[in-house]
Amino acid sequence: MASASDTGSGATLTASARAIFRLLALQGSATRPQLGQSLGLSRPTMSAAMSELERIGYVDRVGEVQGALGRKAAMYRVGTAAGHVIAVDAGSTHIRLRVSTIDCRLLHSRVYRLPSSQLMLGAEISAAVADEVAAAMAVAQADWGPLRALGIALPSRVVGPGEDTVATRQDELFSRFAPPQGAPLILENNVNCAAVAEHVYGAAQETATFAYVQVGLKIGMGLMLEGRLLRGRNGAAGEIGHLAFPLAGDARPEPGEIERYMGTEALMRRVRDGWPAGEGDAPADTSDLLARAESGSGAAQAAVTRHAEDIGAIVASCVAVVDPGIVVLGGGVGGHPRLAPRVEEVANRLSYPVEVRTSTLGSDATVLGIEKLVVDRALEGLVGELRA
Amino acid sequence: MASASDTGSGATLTASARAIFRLLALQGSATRPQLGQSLGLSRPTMSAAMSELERIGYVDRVGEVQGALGRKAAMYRVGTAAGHVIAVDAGSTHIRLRVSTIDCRLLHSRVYRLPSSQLMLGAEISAAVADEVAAAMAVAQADWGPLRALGIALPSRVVGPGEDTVATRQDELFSRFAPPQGAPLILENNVNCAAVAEHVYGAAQETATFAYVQVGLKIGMGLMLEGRLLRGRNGAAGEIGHLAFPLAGDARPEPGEIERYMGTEALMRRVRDGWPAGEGDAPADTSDLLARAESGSGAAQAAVTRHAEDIGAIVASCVAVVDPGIVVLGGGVGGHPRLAPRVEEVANRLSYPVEVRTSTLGSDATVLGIEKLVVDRALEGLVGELRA
DNA sequence: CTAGTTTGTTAGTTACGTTAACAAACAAAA
DNA sequence: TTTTGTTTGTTAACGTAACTAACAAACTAG
Repeated sequence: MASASDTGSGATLTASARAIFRLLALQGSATRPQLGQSLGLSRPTMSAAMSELERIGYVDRVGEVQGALGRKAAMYRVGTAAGHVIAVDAGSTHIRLRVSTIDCRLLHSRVYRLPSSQLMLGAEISAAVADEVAAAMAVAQADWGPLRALGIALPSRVVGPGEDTVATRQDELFSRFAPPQGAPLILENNVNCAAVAEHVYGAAQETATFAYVQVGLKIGMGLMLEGRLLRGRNGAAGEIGHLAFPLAGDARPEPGEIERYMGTEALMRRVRDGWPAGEGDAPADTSDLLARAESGSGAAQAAVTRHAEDIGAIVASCVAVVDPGIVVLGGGVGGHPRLAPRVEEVANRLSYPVEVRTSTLGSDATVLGIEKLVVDRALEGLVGELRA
Repeated sequence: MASASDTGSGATLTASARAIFRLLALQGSATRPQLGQSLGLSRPTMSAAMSELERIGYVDRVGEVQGALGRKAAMYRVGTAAGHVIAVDAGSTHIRLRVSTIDCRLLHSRVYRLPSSQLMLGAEISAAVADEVAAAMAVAQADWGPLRALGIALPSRVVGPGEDTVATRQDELFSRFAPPQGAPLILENNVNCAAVAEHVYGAAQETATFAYVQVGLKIGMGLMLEGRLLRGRNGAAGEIGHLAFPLAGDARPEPGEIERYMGTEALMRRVRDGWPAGEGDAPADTSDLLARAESGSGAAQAAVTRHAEDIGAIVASCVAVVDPGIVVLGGGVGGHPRLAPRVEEVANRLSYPVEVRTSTLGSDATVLGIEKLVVDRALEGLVGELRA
């Protein structure tokens, strides 16, 4: 056989054992016949592979299942030696942390509210991440096994180590925080993470290709194309705050103008400026605006509809570029179910068929997304996958 | 070993033989030691695999190469039994056809000028394609081997068989043309094909991710992301003629308005309308405009620069969505080298770092691209690749 | 208690690689 | 011209990881 060229972490396993372990980690738990049938492996092969995996502690036998007839089938799940991962959402108001096994069983979780809202990644967030990660590693139990990977979702562009990390400000994370040695560190943009979560747990479970558009304080997009996250050459894929705007025969576009125009601040300014005298005080913030639209205020409804049309135009541009077929709307403003229909209408009028859905996940979306990414990475390390 | 589950066409070959054949098809020709070293296979394995491939005619020994020292090495290339493919560019003014081996050796080629320029895919083009393909199949030589695949580049969106082929008008191709039985048929958008050609032979050879933007009569884009062409849910990825436009706080966008605004017709109308009295007659067409800009006309230069700025804004929007890092400019207008610098300047000012290059390929780009795609497909059929 | 079913193990086989050893074909040095 | 060392290709023996066949174990249903 061709030399297996182990990548350090994973012990020497046969290809079938690796496939079994990977499937088990993705499925959570399964019986031996189930695994064998899914992978098309014979019972002798299963026998050898499972005893090997069990011997090194990568899988545990956790019970038996009785079918309609015949002997009981052994039930397995991922074992202690497979270890655990840490996923952190380093948000602007909260740090969310999850410690999980490779098969996404939650071992520990924590939410820490930052003393003050941070507009940009900086020392404040860095220090909080350092504290939370240290605390999580301190409470680690023996049966968590080794730490296999650490992932952090950041509210900034993220590029690989060889690239221009100064422009992205991602290095600010390390001003107070030193990542633990021995486990790979994964950084990912928080909107991308939320897109992953929508794919795994949320509104886009069945489709390998879709776009997640977040509209709130700022605007951003995560692109899942054929099951893979698109990051781009500068980690800027989905940075739709930089779409050319204004774009017209006479106007000259300005950089980042869309972000300012679509953000909550400018939105509320437009709402206040156009608020009719007869409808009382203008709404105080976006949730007030949305609530008043819900409860029947004509002016609020008009403002929300107008914002939906603006979002629709932006979505149309995204559709014209990548044609995702499905767009999931999220974020403080975009996640409101009132918006989706009008966004869909406008986007379809302007470009190509898209289904616009509203996000089904709450504020945990980003941690769940980075958790999934870090688990995937840990799994790749364990089974030593050398992809093409 | 796991059952190989042959996909009909490819005979039963070992994995190593398949890998050797694939490498040889991609490289064109190579010596046995070269192939063995590239794939990390031992000499006995090479011996067995090559004799097997030679026996079924998939490879031919075409000579020997003497190294600095030692025995001569045998030189191989793809054999007759591997067959050939037909690639057709069904353009609006010309039908271009190439018959090639799996390793892209040209066997036959032809260019047919349509009696009248066709704005849309229709019976005229369909009939011409039927004629040209029939003629090519009639002159087939015995040593071309079997036809493995047929590919046609179309000036329309293309979607898979299960999708809405009415909206794309792609079925117009079959109004007068019946594809030959027994070989898979591949349809692809012509701009996507040109992008593939830029990747394989042109200005984007070293990068797996880039965008090809074609500006001429119309405007379109082909996206190569991590080595794969992005088609989108409706075959509309890259249809940037449908970017939202005009896009501004007060304006309401109209569908397809960018296509009209950026197309040569509207461009020349703007040039004529703004042409200063002192500079003589306004340019007759875009090549006249570009020539006059080259030869120093201030008004022509201003018009070209203005157009480059418009293209730059559109490129900026594309960069904000997919961040390709490199954009290749092509097409009747976009392919002029005078445009790229200003496009790059504007795009970089508005969004994220992009390098803008000018296409290096001529009018053969589209055929060469579809040839590459059809050869790849044929190869997959032969080696029976079941990708994940 | 027996018959039929499902699970898991043992034994033997097959496919496809490997290394080791050798023969053939060549350039350069003696 | 012969010798020496190098590279190529083949043959023989071997190893790994899958497979099938056969059997033992554990269970339900009649």
